[in-house]
Amino acid sequence: MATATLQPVAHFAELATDKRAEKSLEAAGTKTRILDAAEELFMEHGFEATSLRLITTAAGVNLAAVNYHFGSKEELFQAALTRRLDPMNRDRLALLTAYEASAARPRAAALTCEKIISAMFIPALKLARDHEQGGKNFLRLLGRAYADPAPFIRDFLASQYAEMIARFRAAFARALPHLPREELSWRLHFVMGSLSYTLAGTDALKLIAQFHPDEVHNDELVLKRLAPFLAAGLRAPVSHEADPALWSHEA
Amino acid sequence: MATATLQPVAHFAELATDKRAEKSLEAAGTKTRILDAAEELFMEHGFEATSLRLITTAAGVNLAAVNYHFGSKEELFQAALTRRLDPMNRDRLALLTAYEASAARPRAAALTCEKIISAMFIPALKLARDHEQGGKNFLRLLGRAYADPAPFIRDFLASQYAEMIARFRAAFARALPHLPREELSWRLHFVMGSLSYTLAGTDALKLIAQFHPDEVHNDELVLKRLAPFLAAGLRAPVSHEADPALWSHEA
DNA sequence: GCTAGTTTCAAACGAGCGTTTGAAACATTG
DNA sequence: CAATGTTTCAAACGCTCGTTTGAAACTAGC
Repeated sequence: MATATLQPVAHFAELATDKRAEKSLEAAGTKTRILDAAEELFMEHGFEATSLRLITTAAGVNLAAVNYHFGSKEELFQAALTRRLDPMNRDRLALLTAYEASAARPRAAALTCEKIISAMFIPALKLARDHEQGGKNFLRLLGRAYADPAPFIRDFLASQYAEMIARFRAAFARALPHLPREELSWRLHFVMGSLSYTLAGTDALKLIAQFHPDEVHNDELVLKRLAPFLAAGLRAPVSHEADPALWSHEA
Repeated sequence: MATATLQPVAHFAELATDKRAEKSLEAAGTKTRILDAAEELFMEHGFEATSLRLITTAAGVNLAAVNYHFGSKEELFQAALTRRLDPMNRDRLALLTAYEASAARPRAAALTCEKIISAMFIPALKLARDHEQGGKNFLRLLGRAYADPAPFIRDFLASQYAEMIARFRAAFARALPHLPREELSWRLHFVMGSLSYTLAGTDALKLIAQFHPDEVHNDELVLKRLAPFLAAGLRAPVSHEADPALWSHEA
């Protein structure tokens, strides 16, 4: 009862903020500071292990500000994801559309796997570079969210990604016409696995440090190696029958 | 102070259990019931979101039993992982050794990537089949643990996997003699990514249900598709220079 | 300068957490 | 059967969590 009566206050406040936009810079400042801190801390500790007190302290705002501006911890998490995910996926679709348009020209070559993969990765790369301090944090947050079992996270990501995945699946299907749709579904799944694990992993940073200790942040290096790996996997011949060597328990 | 004085009690109890082994079946029953419940619930909700009260209730034991038998929640988590991880990695190493021995015979062919991959996957498959109700739960738990940021989980996994990874890296290096070590490190990383994501993913189950709604549990199907995908990626040619198509922002 | 709306703040709420305690129940051994 | 060691149990501990509250501090418009 008390829960229902107070919720509209925050909602009303958000609408007003949207309307006057630039006027309430103080509020936007608070909201942004919360989002920045949340992005960083969620990335570092995960959703469950990150408390609102940790976030608000890091952001230098009052504890109640989260519930006032976002409604709940879950909504804050979704807001932190949406803020960067929305533009990134829009960029991905736009880039794919541009590639497809130029592949459709009279004597142009068909779209390759590498090109499609690059349409997925370049916007992610751009994101990592644009917000110099927050971009890479977000990629790690996103990669972690992919593996999170919480239903509200899975549902949120599924809805955010539905359109993008469908478009890219169709593009891959055109680039790999001989590949059965079922096989393509599986391989897209493996691609997303390698991608999300690489983005989320602490291990990726260790690998970079091992071979390039001087360059601290080099996402291009990662993706330049990931893209050929994935493209080769996508183009692998389909095995129509079980490989006996794979299932025999003796050498 | 009070913390230090009481800890030895549980440790002593565990030593006694190890000594008399089969005699204290009641204790083993409690311990096993806790591990079974923990495995299932950790898998479903993750480490942070799973409370000891949830676990002990599901196991039908007293709340204090966890701290008595395992010492802490963290140690329970590690015990749940070790129980299945230890034998699985031992099997992996044994299988690889067997493969290498038969590849070393006078006129035998060298070890292929698929063969090495199969040495990693067959033990995982065997585990999923052996404990019919708990095996697949464990694979999902393991896949999730891979992506968990908690330091005690990462450190634990790193130590558990160190030997296995080193042996398999060496095997892959022999199978791919032209591949630079740095490139191999990256590709092994991608392989572990696809693997762990596939094992952990709820999406994998959805994919299976989509095309094979009648076969509820079919891990062979997953691995039969994953192995060729990964082998092809591992054998992909190395790009010694940046692919311009990948980094130009225009089509 | 008063009023109405918006945002911040310190403080508290109730609930759930991991862990500890000391006694009761059980088992084993001399 | 008494003694000893092991395991269970109900209850509580101290703490942190997400959320709520009501008043104070702002920021307009009249």
